[in-house]
This record gives sequence, C-alpha cells and structure tokens, in this order.
Amino acid sequence: MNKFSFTIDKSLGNPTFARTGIIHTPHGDIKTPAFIVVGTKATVKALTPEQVKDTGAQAILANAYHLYLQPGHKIVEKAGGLSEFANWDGPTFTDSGGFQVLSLGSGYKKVISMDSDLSTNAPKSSRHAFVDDDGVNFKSVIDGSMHRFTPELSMEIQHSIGADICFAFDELTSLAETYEYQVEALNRTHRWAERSLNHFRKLNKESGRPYQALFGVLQGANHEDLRRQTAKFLGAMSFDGYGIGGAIEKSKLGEIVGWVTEELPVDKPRHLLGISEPDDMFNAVAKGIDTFDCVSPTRVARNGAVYTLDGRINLRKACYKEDFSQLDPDCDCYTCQNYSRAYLHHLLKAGERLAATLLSIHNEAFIIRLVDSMRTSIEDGSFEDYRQKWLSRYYH
RNA sequence: GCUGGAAUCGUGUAGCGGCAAUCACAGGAGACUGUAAAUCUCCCGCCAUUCGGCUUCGUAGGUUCGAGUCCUACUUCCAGCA
Repeated sequence: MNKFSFTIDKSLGNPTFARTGIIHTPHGDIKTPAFIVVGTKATVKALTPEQVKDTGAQAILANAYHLYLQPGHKIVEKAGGLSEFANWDGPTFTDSGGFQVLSLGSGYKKVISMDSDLSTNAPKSSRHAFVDDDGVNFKSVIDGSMHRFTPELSMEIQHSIGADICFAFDELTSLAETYEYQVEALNRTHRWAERSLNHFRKLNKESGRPYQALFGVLQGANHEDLRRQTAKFLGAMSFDGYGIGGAIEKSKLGEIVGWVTEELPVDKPRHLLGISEPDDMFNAVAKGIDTFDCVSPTRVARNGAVYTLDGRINLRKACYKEDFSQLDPDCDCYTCQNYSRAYLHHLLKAGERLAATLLSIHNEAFIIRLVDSMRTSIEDGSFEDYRQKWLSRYYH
C-alpha cells in the first residue's frame, strides 16, 4: 500500500475498451476512470483544498516549470512536499514542463485549441522557449530571466516537489510542424524519456523517499505510424504508466487514442493530458484511457461559462440577469444548492472574485461527476448506452 | 451682476480648418482542452448582407471649396470677483 500499483477491475471488450481500475499511490487510491484537477502553481485557482475535496476530486496535478520559477522547488521540498505545502492530503501529480515547450514556444500567444488555425507558428523572435537536442531554454514568464531545462532538471524538480505521479520531460509540438520535424521531435522525446527514467529512478532510490511513479509521454502529432511507434518504444520501457500528449485535432482524438492504447501494455494506467470536453472524454474512455487532467473547468468558470446536462452556457449573457432559477437543476454541488443564475450573473458582471470560486466549484464537480458516472456505467455494462444518451442531451 | 472657462456616442474624455470623429469604462456577442488566462477577440450614431448611403459634436446664424474645430448671438453649467 505504500508503493505505486495499478489494478484493473473491469474491462470491456471490442469495440469498446473502456475499463475501471484503481491506481494505488503513497497518498491514497484513485478510482479510474478519473478526472484529475489541475492546480498548476500548487493551488486550484480560486478554490481552497477543502472546496476541491468537496467537488469529489481524487487527486490534483501541479506543474514543475511553474513551481521551479515560483516559489522554487526547493521551497516545496523544505515544506515536506507538495501535499504538505498545499494542504492536499490526497494523491498528487506533476507535469514536467513539456507543455511549456509548446505554450511558450511555437504556440506562444496562440490559443492552443484543437480547433484553431493549425497552420501558423509563433515567430521565433517572440518565443519564450527554445528547443535543442539536449533540452530547452526558457525565458521566465515572471521576470524574463533565462533558465535551462533538461530531462534531468525536470526530474530533479519533480523529485523535490514529491508528487506521487510524475511525467517524463517531453517536447510537445505544434500540428503546424512538418512530418520531418515531428519525427525529429519524437526521437528527441524518446531520448529524453530514457534520460528521464534513468535519472528519476536514481534520485528516488538514493533519497529513500516513498516511491514516486514516472509516466512516459507519447507524442507523434496525428500521424498513425508515429503514434504507434512511440507507444511501442515507450511501452517497452519500465515506466509506471503513460501520458498521451500533443496538440490533438479534436476530430481525430478517439482514433489517435485508439492507435496508442492498442500498442501500450494493458496493465499500466493511461493518462490523457489536457482533455476535459465531455465528448472527448467519452471517446477516450472508450479507447481505454484511465485518467484525465485539464485546466478547462476552472479557466472557463472564471470567464463565466458553466456546464449543465443540457450543454454549456455563458452566465454573463444578459438573458440570465433575472433568471432566479438554480444554476443546474440536476446538480447537488454547493453552488447549485445555494445560488441562483441571476446572483452568479451579478457576481460576474460586478467582477467579484466569488464568481470564480462558485463557478469553479460547479464546473469541477460536474466534470468529476461525469467521469465518475462513466466508471459506474462501465461497471454495470451500460457504458455505450449511457454515452449515447448523455451526449445527445448535452449537444442537443 | 461682472470676468473668465466649458458644452463631442449611456458615462468620462481626445480632437485645435479636410473624420462618423480618439481612448477608457459601461453595454452586447463569441472564444477558452498537460494555465503567461479573474484572459483574449469582435460589435457598439442610423440604414445596408457587400460596395456604400444618411444624419451628427448645446441652439441659431455667419466666415470658408470645406467647420466639432474660426466669428456672432442665445441657452446651460463651472470657477473667480461682487
């Protein structure tokens, strides 16, 4: 119980490969499929850890790049690790900084959306991340200072932060890159995966601390050959699980996840990085994904959007000014039980911070409950039926 | 009462002879998927789907090819003096 392990409870066969299981970590269990809440800087924006717990969250995911810059990973280490520092007593994840290779590099100042124009890259002169074979030079988003990230440094940071599940340092590429570049980047990510794994195991062993799991990260854009190749290559290594990454074209998400999960070892957990739209999660779970993380529920909440079973609505719209009905009639979260749409609309229009808190509570609870209900439907064999009914109502 | 100053989109403003006219806020709509995000984009006199057309800068006149910009009177407001 003090070590990392993954057990599969129920697995559906062809054509659906959905499965349920439990990820055991030193800080507790995660029943899968599960949605992992993102708290980049060791905080889920606008929420206290107690509020996060009340949404039903089982685990949180923080970011190595951001915590390295502020307050510094050594501070987190001195505090006793991420759980102690952030007062989160459940399992924790950290991302490696690989996402920032894209978001501060070729995707800098671009909306990293799966439906956005994929034909453009940020001009090199404006970027804050520069990749080479050995690592990445980052220009700090806080003060502009330069920092050198290598797989080894990312592992040292994540080891210090002390999350239960960490990710190998990878290069996330833009879909606008050529096939040749995708190959080059993928090979680089493979080499970084080996370096990450070796260094991380060494650090964990030498420190004598509780076992920290390391997940390899699969790239390959939307090319089937590259996706299968990387799944085989990393799948053969002794990672504890796998993260599926990349700026994935929305319409190809299920297909891509399918290629990859066909090649990966069945007995290791698979995490789909940065995804939380309901249709995407259904598609991914159907292909054997076990966990997700995403900033969307909180980010979108801060901007006034909320999920309901009948689709997403934007509470800032004028039509909610005098709508005194419950936010989401089907939801039992704190926000829905206590506040009307008109009140939440007012908070948003008035720029009151409570809006971010209340809407984040609802959105996280909604997405977590959705994934939890997927687990239930897999267990009782109704997954496909449930998926169709749920999606047809949500997207009308 | 006298002397200055000011009147421009819902609000506060820019504008010093060639503008449907700046900026901000308010208002409206949209976006957001491993967080540079309490952010970003678009609209915001009237009409038109486009080209474009129409009417505007307190009111009424005037000067000028041309006036929000200059002149005169009036109205209202502000400041100082009585």
